[in-house]
Amino acid sequence: MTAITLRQLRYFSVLSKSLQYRNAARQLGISQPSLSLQINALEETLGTRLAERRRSGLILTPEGREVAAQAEKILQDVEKLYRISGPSENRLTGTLHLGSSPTIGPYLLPRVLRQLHTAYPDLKLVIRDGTPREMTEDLLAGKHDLVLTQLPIARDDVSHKFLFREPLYLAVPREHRLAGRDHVKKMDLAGENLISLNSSYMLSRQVSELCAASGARLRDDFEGTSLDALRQMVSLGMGMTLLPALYAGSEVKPGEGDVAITQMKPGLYRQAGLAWRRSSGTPASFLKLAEFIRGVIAKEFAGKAFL
Amino acid sequence: MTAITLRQLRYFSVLSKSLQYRNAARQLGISQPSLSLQINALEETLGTRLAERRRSGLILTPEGREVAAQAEKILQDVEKLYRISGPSENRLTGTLHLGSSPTIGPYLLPRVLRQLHTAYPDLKLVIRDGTPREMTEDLLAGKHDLVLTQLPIARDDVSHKFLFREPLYLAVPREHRLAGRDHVKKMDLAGENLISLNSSYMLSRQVSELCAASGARLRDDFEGTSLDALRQMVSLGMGMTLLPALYAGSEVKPGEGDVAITQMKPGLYRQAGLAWRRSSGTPASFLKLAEFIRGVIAKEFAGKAFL
DNA sequence: GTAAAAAGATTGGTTTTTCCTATCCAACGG
DNA sequence: CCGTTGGATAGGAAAAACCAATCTTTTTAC
Repeated sequence: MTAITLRQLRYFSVLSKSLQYRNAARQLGISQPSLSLQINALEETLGTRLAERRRSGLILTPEGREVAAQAEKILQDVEKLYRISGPSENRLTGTLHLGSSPTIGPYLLPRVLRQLHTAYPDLKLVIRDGTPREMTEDLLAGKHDLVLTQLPIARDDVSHKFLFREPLYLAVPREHRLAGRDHVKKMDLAGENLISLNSSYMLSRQVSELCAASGARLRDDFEGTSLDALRQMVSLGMGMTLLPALYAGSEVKPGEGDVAITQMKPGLYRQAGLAWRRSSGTPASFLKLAEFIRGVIAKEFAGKAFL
Repeated sequence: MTAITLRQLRYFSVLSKSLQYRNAARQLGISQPSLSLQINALEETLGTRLAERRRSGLILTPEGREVAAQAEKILQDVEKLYRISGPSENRLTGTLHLGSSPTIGPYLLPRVLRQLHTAYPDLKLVIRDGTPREMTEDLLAGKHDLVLTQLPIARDDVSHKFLFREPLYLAVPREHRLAGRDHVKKMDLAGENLISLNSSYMLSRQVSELCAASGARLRDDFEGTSLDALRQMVSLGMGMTLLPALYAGSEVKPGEGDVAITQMKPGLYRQAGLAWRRSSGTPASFLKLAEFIRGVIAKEFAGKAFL
């Protein structure tokens, strides 16, 4: 048994409106016999007569009416297929799966999403958190289309676009001797305790390096799993740590709470970017999204992050 | 530019689930190269890559995910096409356009429709009234699939199925000398006035014939356009007329109102049937519907109409 | 009533599409 | 480093779609 084809549905759709073979065939740019054969094949496949052939116009059978209606619906849905990728060069549409680092996403994405929704209502982002290590795996495995993560990325099967550079501030307990200082130099940290996230976060490596360079001690009896947990530990006097500017700006009020924020001199920074599989090419939509995020940062995080 | 085909969508649908060419090709019962070519053609047509080919499984692009979802929808809708005529030999489904005579339909169809809806919930009847003359035209023009009308039908391009035979009763003003009589013979009508519907109704011909046979006078200064109008005229004393049993049974209460109903002896009858274009064949659904109507009559109009 | 016109069905042969087998090439695993 | 795996490519055969020409029947015109 031969299957239905879209060609048959297209032909029958036109025929059901024109109600005349020759006319319909002309509209379709084919010969009348071709049309006849296709309609016959469709009837054969469905096992029903779709129209009564009469010299003066066709009459659709009840089944023919239903088939025509259903065919119409199908053809419209097929038309939508063409539009899925159609004007997407210029517009952001569809659904993107975005992996997000827990140290960046929660403090950046809320504002991005709000503006994104008004600017590109047809774009839907599915966001999933994960440690940077997991995220790279999941990106390569196809669970994400792109990930928002800290740079640099040391893999050659992943492409990326730089988004922003963000200062890292020193967070100390409020009653600590360094609290309230205008700025802190590395050597000021000699002998102090530093705590950090667990090692799958890049931030932890920067804390380690700071320890090595300054003579501070890295407490290995505790590793936070979130920036909030880290801040709590600092406030409890377990030690000091580095907190990203975006986080500090949104979660630590100057002069309030048990944690004081101080700039480092010279400054420490981290970089964030948008990354994707090299094998996915470099879809225009990815660059477009990156550009949009940079726009949001420029407007909403002026002074806290640098493009 | 080549068009999308259902074949391509079917293939891509399976591929998007299996995420492996060889596997998908085996499921589809085709060779792997055939699958490759069809998918390539689809990508070419849409102008987008739908999947990243990697040795370890495919990864759908965002567009690929959308196309897969839309294809799924389309394929399901196509499946419905097969079902339109599928089990319809056994079942009544879809939409039938039924033309109905104003002297039969309103008094028969309400009960038929109620039972029809419970017995065949998937059948929809679109009912349009019209004079018998119009109806035959509209039937042949394709505006109706079938018509409920009085028999006989004198056209060889129309087939029909007999439904029931229905007595015609004499309706006289209540104060008339014939009111209350057990039965009336033709000769009793000599010299009386008879009124009838306009001539496009078959009932009018039977009134004419009764006049000719009995010596009654046909008043040509009035022609009703509905049975209700006719009854009103009788009650106003304009004359007497013939009313079908189904109408009389539903609209004229014995002993009430200004009109009295009397049987004729020997009886007068009319026949009703379901008719359709000969060129539409004789769809099983038509006969099925006719049988169903006869069933309703047997149950609900016992004694008033005869099968 | 008859002839011309119109409209769908049929036929035969050509072009296009689809498919398969065989082969190739890159990535991965041991 | 070599064998295995999985998608891409090439060539030729089978199937499908198409058109021009023709046939048959209905409709229209005179």
